[in-house]
Amino acid sequence: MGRKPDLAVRERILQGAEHVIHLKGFGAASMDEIAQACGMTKANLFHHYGSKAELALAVLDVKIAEFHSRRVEPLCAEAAPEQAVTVMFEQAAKFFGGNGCKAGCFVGNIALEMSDKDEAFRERVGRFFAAWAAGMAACLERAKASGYFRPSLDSKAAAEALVALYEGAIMLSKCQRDAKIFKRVGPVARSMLEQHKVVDRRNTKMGPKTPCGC
Amino acid sequence: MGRKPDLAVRERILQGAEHVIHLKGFGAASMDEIAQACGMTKANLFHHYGSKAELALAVLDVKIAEFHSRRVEPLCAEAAPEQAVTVMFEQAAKFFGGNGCKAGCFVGNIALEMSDKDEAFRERVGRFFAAWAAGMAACLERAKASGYFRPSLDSKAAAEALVALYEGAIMLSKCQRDAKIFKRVGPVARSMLEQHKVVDRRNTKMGPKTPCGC
DNA sequence: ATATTTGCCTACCGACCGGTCAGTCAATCA
DNA sequence: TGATTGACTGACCGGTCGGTAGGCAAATAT
Repeated sequence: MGRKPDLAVRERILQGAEHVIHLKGFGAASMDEIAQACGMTKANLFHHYGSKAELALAVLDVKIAEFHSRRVEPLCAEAAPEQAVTVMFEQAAKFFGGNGCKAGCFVGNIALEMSDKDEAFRERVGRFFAAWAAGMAACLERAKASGYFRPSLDSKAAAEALVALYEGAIMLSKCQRDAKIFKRVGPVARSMLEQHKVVDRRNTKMGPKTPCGC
Repeated sequence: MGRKPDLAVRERILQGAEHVIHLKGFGAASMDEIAQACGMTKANLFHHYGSKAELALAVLDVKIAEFHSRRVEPLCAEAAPEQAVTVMFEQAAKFFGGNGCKAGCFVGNIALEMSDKDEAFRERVGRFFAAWAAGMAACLERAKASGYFRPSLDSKAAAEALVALYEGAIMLSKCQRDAKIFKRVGPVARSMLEQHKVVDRRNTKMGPKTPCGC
């Protein structure tokens, strides 16, 4: 008995909310505006999500999952990390150049805005960054174990630095309206790894491209 | 004739506003709350500053000037840039460790929050980051010219990367509540410069410690 | 057919926001 | 002394905010 829940509507809400919150931030995005972007009324938003924060957290979860599968998981199969880093910054240059360096990183924006106001936001974002850095570190560590990098490379520190460099570069590009920053910073990130690369490749054996636990 | 303007009051307002806006962000900080922090009424705030944005811009100018004299200008007299970078991250570790990694960087926070909403904020923050990177680049370039670094060092790109790395590290430390990030990322930043250091120092002559135009 | 459950709506609420305004008070001049 | 000025205030405004109440329509079960 009763009407079936329509799952597609929640999808539409998440997309509309993501769009508005990404452009204006959590605080400045009103539920009325989100409702308009979703093509429905505000009351219906509250019918599907209990509060504004609950909706934003649902959006955040989606964005984190997207980012995870696009940026973190591919690292598991990467045998040449410095190449992955180069691609990462080149993609950023293309993406942010295409939208005029507006909005920036959804996760990073909401991280700075909400971390001190709502522990639920901070906890999710914090765990995400930790997972991203851990995935990158595992990738570096694997390359190190296979003889691709020298032991001088501190995998964990380098991975954290790459994440910080990436988010910081987004911030600079956003408030300087200059996507070419990625073109300049990318090679710096690359050389940061390459300085630890083993020059004599005769004795190195590449590790298997098996998925790691990241 | 008439009463003299009291400059000390504007100072008090700037301090109170800085405190509240830093903790809560521009949007979430209400003028009532700022007035309470300043020990005066909201109406008096509007007597001294025409609008909330005008007040926040005045605060931003103060913070940028502070940051400039504490972080940018000292670079002009620095002959060992990688040492300055180490100090920079160590100071950050101490500072953010002392306050529980709360609030973060005032300039960076307001940059992400306001860049897309008000061009006046974006323009100021963008110019500041550009000046910071330029000061750092000039420092590196001077060291390069004196034979301290090899020509392989791209001063501008490295300087931009250092700024991005610093701001990104603040973001990570904030939403992971972990100030030790600076201890791990700092050495990475240092080695990023040291890989270009000239090993044979017999032919290098240090440049003069004269102020540059940054 | 009827009961029930869900989707979605209009209308509305109290709280709070940035900002205004009329007016008081004290300092500084002629 | 008296006029002028800036510092400062309490009361208030229109508007917007997140969130709620209640009702109608559609879809499903019995």
